[in-house]
Amino acid sequence: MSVMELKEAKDKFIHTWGTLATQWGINRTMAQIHALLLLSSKSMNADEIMADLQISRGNVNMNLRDLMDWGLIYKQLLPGERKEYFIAEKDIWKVAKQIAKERRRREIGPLIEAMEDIKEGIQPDTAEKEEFLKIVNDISKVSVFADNTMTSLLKSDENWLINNFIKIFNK
Amino acid sequence: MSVMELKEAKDKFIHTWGTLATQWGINRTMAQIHALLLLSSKSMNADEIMADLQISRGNVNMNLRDLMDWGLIYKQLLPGERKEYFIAEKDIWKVAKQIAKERRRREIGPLIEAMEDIKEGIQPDTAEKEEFLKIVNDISKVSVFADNTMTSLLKSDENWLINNFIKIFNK
DNA sequence: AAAAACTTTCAGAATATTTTGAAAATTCAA
DNA sequence: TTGAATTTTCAAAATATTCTGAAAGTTTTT
Repeated sequence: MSVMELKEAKDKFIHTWGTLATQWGINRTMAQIHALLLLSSKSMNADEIMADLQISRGNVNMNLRDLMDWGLIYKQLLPGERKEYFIAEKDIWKVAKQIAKERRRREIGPLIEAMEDIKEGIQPDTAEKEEFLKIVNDISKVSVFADNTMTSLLKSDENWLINNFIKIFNK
Repeated sequence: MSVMELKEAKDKFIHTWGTLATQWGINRTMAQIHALLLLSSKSMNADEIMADLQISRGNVNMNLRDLMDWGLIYKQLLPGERKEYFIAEKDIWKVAKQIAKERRRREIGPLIEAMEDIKEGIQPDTAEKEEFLKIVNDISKVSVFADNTMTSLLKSDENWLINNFIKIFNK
């Protein structure tokens, strides 16, 4: 029953990963494909993923492309094979960095732009306008700060936070 | 046309806030109510919010409760008034901290729990199982690290990162 | 150049989430 | 108490998102 036990655990992992992902704005199937590839020592092609997760070809194709956009999986061309194979980044620290990087780009970037856009053309010539501009400016500042913090956390492995992490991670 | 200009900018702010929020897992109406209250110097009651955003009573009620759960707005009981009034936290730094705190709780917590749960009862007695456990353990470690990092960032205003931020924010 | 192998697209179907609004529950004043 | 004012709930409707699968597009082999 040992093999079955592992299979069950893997299924549970894939299912859980899919469920959790929806909590943080990623769709279930994309997360499940990611989980499947994370657990697979070999790279897989679209047909294998379709069969494994019981989902359509279109769905697999679209989510594989999204996962590549996120930088979480790579395309692998096997010699003598026409089909495209996919393999997940297995270094979890790289995976986490990549997710953080993408979320920064997708969540913080647009916020900064939007605030700049809203400020445009408004003069602080009344108390009401001044109050409004204060809020917009404060949001700008917090966003830029969050963006910079993320960037510096991600950029340098010399950073004390990262070092602190590596200590924990390697033990 | 100065008053109109401000009204337009506020509407744009509310609309934009709502659109961006959906990108990061918060529903549009909740974000719009939050934006409306952020921009309002007075506290507002459910009827006023309904009229302003043209949404139903049930929707307003549900999202006000969610916003209170997130710690982004407060209930205010005005003397001589039966209706409940709501006011948003205006200190954007506190708002950002609160959002980060909630997201940590909602996104990282369940991940840590899930990984612990999956590990349960699996012995590393084959290479395959060992491989599987390595991934699960690595995700655990990254999650715990992210959780701790967030916590320490949020907990102490003595933290260098926060100080660094305050310098930027106050200038 | 044709055909086979494979990938991508996209309109409609299925599913999931959000919203409505009226009924039920609660609170408060008289 | 009673009943008017207000808030909460929740089933059904509206809306938004995701998924399917067949058709169109692309690449490679023969």
